[in-house]
Amino acid sequence: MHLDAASGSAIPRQSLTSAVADKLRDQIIRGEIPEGAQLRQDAIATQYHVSRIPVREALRQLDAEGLIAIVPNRGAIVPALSPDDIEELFSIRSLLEPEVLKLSIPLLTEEDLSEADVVLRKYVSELRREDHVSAWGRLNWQFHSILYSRANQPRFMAIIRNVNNSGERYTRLQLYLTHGMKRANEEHHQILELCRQRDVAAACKLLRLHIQYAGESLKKALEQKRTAAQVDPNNGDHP
Amino acid sequence: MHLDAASGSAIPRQSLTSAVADKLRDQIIRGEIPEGAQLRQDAIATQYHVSRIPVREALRQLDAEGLIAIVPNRGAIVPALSPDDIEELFSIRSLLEPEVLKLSIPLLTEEDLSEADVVLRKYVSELRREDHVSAWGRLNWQFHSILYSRANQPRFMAIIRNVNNSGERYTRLQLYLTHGMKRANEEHHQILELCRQRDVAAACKLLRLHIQYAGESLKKALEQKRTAAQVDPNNGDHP
DNA sequence: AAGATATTGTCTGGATACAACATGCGATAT
DNA sequence: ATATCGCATGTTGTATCCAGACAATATCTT
Repeated sequence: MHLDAASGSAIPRQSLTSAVADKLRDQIIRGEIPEGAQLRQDAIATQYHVSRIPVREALRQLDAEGLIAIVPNRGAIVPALSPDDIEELFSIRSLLEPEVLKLSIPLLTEEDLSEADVVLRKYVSELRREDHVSAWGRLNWQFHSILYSRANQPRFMAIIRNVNNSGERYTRLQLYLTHGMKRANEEHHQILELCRQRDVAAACKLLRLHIQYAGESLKKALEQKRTAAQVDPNNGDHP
Repeated sequence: MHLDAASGSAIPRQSLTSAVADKLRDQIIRGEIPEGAQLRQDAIATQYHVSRIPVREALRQLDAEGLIAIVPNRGAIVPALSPDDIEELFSIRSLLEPEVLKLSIPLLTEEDLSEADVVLRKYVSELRREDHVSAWGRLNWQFHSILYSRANQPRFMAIIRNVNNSGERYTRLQLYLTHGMKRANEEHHQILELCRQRDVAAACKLLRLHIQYAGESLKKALEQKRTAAQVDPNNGDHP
């Protein structure tokens, strides 16, 4: 079929369940399936020309990954994340990712560093084009994951990947804060330079600040959007 | 509130998938389903008097939680964890749990603290009885989760719960091969006392050391057992 | 007319039967 | 002995059916 694997598509053909899960995950991350949308088993099944069983299994998997929420007898929805959720996700990232970077830096090769550099260049060129928001998110994850790749910590990486996925559909929102993106880009270059100098402590510290700043700016952007979207139908009482 | 409703049917309507997943998770954690065991859909289905559909969905969910591994076309198995896996799991715990404790301590009530104290007492009495190893694991998790309960960080807790689950079937090993349980118990009392004094920094620091020590001792115990098993392959893991 | 109560339609949850493969093992043949 | 073939077992996927849960609408009562 035309369902191909996202990463490392090797000879072992993956199950339909995994293929459907990958496709849905991708659509949710890109925002093609918007927040609050219901994921109807039958619609997805007919859309991908599979039966409902792989769809149901894929939904269970995405639920366990934290990407969607399954409400008993009412199906699966893409949950709207509160500013507190965003804060929590970035807080988790700021704890886990520097630890992995610490283990990875001493083992990074020159090829890894130049590969990360290439990603950063693409990053800059894509940043101008407004229709490539999802490409930006993908490149952002690529840059980070290259830096972590030598740590050889699969369980860390599985969690980090899931946490990144959960929030990534909001990077579209984050792009509106252009000054924030410029800062993020500068921080990326600085982090890469510190990795090149094998300055583990400084690189990890900057990475933590980088994640924390990104989380704060996204949280603020989300709060702005939410309050703006509410055209004050009721009392204007807020915490 | 802190107890998962696993006994009987406390919650009126739960999906069969969730029920099967809970039951299997429990059996894996307790070691009733041993490491390396294959989880056959048909056997599980007939055992619980359900069809294979909820079983398959439950297996997908447990796979996403990291508890089991699904090998394409060869079904699901309970993976054997390497000493490096153990190290990684406890490393993740030592990063996440102190952060949650930090947020929870200021909000802990006197009832929470006395509840944790009750758990510690049960803990001591169960420690003597060798047939209550799984009860020990359950009480250990109860103690920790009570201390974290006021942080109100659901995503942290979901990850922490999964990571704890993944390694918990080895606590049985830890009980037999190390004398660290006494130390763990003392550390628990000290942590609880520091929480009572609202000494956030000291409590979090001790918690981190507590987790790191538990991880190191378990890793060593596992390495001993593995090398012993190589010399004497027909030596099971029974007391 | 307003509120309470049926009715209906849609979707999820689950069961059953069946087809299609993949894998491992053992028997057979060279 | 080694290689290959064939079969049993188990997973993976499909098709079809039925039972509940909800939501929206329609109907009935007062």
